[in-house]
Amino acid sequence: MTLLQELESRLAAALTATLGEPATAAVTAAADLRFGDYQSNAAMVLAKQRKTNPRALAQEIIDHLDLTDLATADIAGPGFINFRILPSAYAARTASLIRDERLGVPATGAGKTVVIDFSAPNVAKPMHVGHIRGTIIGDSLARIARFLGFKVIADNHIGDWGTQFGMIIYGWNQFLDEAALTADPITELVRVYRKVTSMKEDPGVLDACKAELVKLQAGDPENLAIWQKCIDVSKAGLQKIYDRLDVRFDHWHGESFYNDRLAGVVEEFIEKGIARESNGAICVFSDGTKPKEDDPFLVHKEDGWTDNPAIIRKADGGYLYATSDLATIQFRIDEWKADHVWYVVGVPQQLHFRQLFDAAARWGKTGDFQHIQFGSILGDDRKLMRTRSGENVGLVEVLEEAVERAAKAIAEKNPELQGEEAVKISEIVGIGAVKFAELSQGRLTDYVFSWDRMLALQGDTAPYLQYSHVRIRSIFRKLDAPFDATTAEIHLKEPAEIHLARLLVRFGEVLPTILEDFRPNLLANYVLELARAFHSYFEACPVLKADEPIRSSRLALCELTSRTLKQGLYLLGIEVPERM
RNA sequence: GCGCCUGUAGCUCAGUUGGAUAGAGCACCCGCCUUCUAAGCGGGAUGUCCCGUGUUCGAAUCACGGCGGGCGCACCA
Repeated sequence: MTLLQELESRLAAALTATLGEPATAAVTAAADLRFGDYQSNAAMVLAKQRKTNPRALAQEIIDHLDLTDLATADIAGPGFINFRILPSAYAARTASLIRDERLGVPATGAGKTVVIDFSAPNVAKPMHVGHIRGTIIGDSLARIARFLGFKVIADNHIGDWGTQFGMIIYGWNQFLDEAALTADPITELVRVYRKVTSMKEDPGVLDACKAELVKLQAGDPENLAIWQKCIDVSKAGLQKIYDRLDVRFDHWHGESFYNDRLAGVVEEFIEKGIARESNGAICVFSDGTKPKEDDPFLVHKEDGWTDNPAIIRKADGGYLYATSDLATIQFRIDEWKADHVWYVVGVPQQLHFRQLFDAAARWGKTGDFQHIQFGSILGDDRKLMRTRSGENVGLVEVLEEAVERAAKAIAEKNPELQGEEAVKISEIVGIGAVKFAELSQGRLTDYVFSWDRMLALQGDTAPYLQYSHVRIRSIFRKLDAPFDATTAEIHLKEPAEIHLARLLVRFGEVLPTILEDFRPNLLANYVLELARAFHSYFEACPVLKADEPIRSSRLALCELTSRTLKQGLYLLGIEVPERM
């Protein structure tokens, strides 16, 4: 049980005693340390309902409150109940955390399976900075869910099928430079693809592309072979980026994986009356579903008739995005037995997902489907970055620059680090900076891409966090004898060490809340606070020079901080170096 | 036209879901390295929370109406 839960449980007992009937109320971390460690507005809420004086009610609650060995409570302001945790209680808590592999984090996801669909780039198109967001947020959510006990299936639903292959195959046949393909397959594929897109105006070219696509979809062996080759080199290129980002997938079930299921899905939709023909296309309208009537996404206000159908088969018989996504849902629910399916995909696709989830529900595929949307990365013109416009900053380019800047900083700040070690640390620091810049931000806000913003190494950044870990490791390197933190007694006296303990204890409270709204930035905020607390502690409380038993106590706190920080950063996908 | 997201310090952003005197970082000023790594610590200045009305003990947060920015609305993904 976390400290917060412990307080809630004791408060519930007091409320029940006060009111003479079962009652519970929320406790939250105090907004300001002046008010204590935790607070509850239970008295104010209840007094409102009962039309009594909130402060008087708060006093009554406190009279019934048993906080033995845990905290003190007092009334403040309009009727807040403020809790101050006893240092001895913090000491007991931290001591037990040191012996806890899970660092106090409850397994809230145990027994549940979640499929997380993220990154999902199109093959044969370069990944630009716009792709980084979904990839990093998705990976972080996967790590967090896994640590919370979920069975996580990370699935990279790559765009490996569809109209763009007409152009790619046409380009492959017309313009491919075999030597260039061997040397740098991705670059060559991208060059070919861009060349063809630039020629789209030419109706002859367009028709030729369509013809290639039709041949591919009909199973033409030659085109299939080209397609397969494209997929292979693209995957290899993507894998390199993922390796560098330390992003892992359990599966790469791209769109092509579902090809042979699409016809069946459409048939079933028609048969069950969920989809019907309109202007030659097969569409899923949301008419006939009463509960959806006031859903602005799906229903036309004036006549109750939907004007935003999801098209699952084109008039020419071709299948679309929505079709393969439905087949994907079927697979994830039926084969993978998913309880939750989370789509980490940008805001612009929200209508698609509303339609998709609506269609899936009527199809009888039940589960918790979430479109975890994120804001857009804008160009200097404040417009959305597009894959098409080509001049966007490439993802690899950003990583290169980040690592280069980190290397420069290392050369300047710690010239002792040389050779391979310096290279390795530059990588960890540079990549970490990029990831943290993304994760520390609210998921929904749009922002204009800026090198300095994404690659900053000062202030609230990954290097600041990594540096706190480095300082801890430095203490342990200076230790003369092995230290066993699990048997150490914790003594808390200095404000800086109490504050550090306060935050360490909160790790298990913060983590589960992240998945309530899918906000990794809450974890980013937490680790920043923790690192800040550690830096202050480091300055204020000498460790190695302290006398026993304080020395052991402080060492143990360092050990726990190190582990919590490392775990927190791991969940954000950020590595920590031993020195920097 | 309909809908979604968004607007907070000079800049970039948080704000624990309705709580107390709205917080960080950058930039700026002052102080701290013969003591565990100064990528650090301590201190200082900075606000029409876009505007208006409403809901109530209490609003940056909720509702309604405006304004600005981004995006989506039938055979692309």
